Amino acid sequence: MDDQQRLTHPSQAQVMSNVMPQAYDGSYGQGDHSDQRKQEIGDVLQQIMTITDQSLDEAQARKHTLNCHRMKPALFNVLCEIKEKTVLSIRNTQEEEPPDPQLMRLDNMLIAEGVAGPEKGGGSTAAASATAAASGGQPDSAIEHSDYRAKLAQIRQIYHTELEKYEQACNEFTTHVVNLLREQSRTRPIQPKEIERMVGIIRKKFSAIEMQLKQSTCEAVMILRSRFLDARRKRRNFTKNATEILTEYFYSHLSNPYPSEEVKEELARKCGISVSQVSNWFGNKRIRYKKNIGKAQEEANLYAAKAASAASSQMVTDPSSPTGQGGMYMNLNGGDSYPGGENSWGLEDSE
DNA sequence: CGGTATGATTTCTG
DNA sequence: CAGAAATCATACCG
Repeated sequence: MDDQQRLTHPSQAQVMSNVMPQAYDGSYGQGDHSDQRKQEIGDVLQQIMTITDQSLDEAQARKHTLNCHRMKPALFNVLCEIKEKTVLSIRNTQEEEPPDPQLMRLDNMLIAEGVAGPEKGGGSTAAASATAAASGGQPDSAIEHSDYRAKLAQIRQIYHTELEKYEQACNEFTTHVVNLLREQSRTRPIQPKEIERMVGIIRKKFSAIEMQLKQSTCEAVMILRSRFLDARRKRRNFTKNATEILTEYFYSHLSNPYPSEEVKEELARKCGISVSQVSNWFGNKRIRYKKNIGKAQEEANLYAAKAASAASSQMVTDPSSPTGQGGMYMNLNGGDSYPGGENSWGLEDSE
């Protein structure tokens, strides 16, 4: 790809000298006049070669003179002719190579992670977590979510800034080269198609940078993600109050400790944990209660007493009682019973 | 530090 | 897919 090399270093002198092969002398000169022609061409070349040594104004003037030179059209035609002969091989290099699969993979991932693509979910955390719960995606731990999302937004912003910079640079450079080629097309034969091809080549070169940007963005997201997952795996005990609420519900619905979705949501909200955490908790609680009912009996009795006192104090309307929030669920999920009557939760809900 | 409690995950089942 | 059961991994506490 000699052509490409020339174009990426578009010094006019170089360009011209490369376009004028040695084969000139002889082949194109018309017999007797060949020596004279050679001389003139040599002069022209000499002028071209020294063009970079001159000041800009001077160069412009020279260029103008050159363009107006009486030999210019002839020279141009010759160049065209040569080009016609040599360029044939380039003709059908139009192969439409498919988009890079690697790049596509990166793109897909960035979109999936919400870094690229449309701005996702407006600020409403409630709505977001609600959708997450509804769509049943990964277990949502809403508390850590905000941190994660903030970091993701940061990455997103950096990514977009860089992408913009990249695009700008690419466009600038492309425009520059195109202008240069247009300019040069007055002195050497350049077809629009070739300019197009050049633009394609530049784009391809630049896309390597783009790829790198996307790659590192992906890496950053992955690191963030793994850290987030690690953090998620790190267990934090629920607050005393949350455990209290859950346990209280569990023992006051011992005959059927399977809270409905609504109740789970309610409990989750009250305890400041997610719905899936509530589900986990009840899953764990049921299995561990069943494992040794004997031991759990104490706890059960404790909570039975508590429930009783709560109920009685509710009669006297004492809202300051910390466990005075039991009644709310009764409407949603009836069938509460007393811990004394252990049953196998298997089939019947003793009503 | 070791043992237990406990939240999360995995595997299995109906 | 919800729940049971087993298991993992960490927090917590004496």
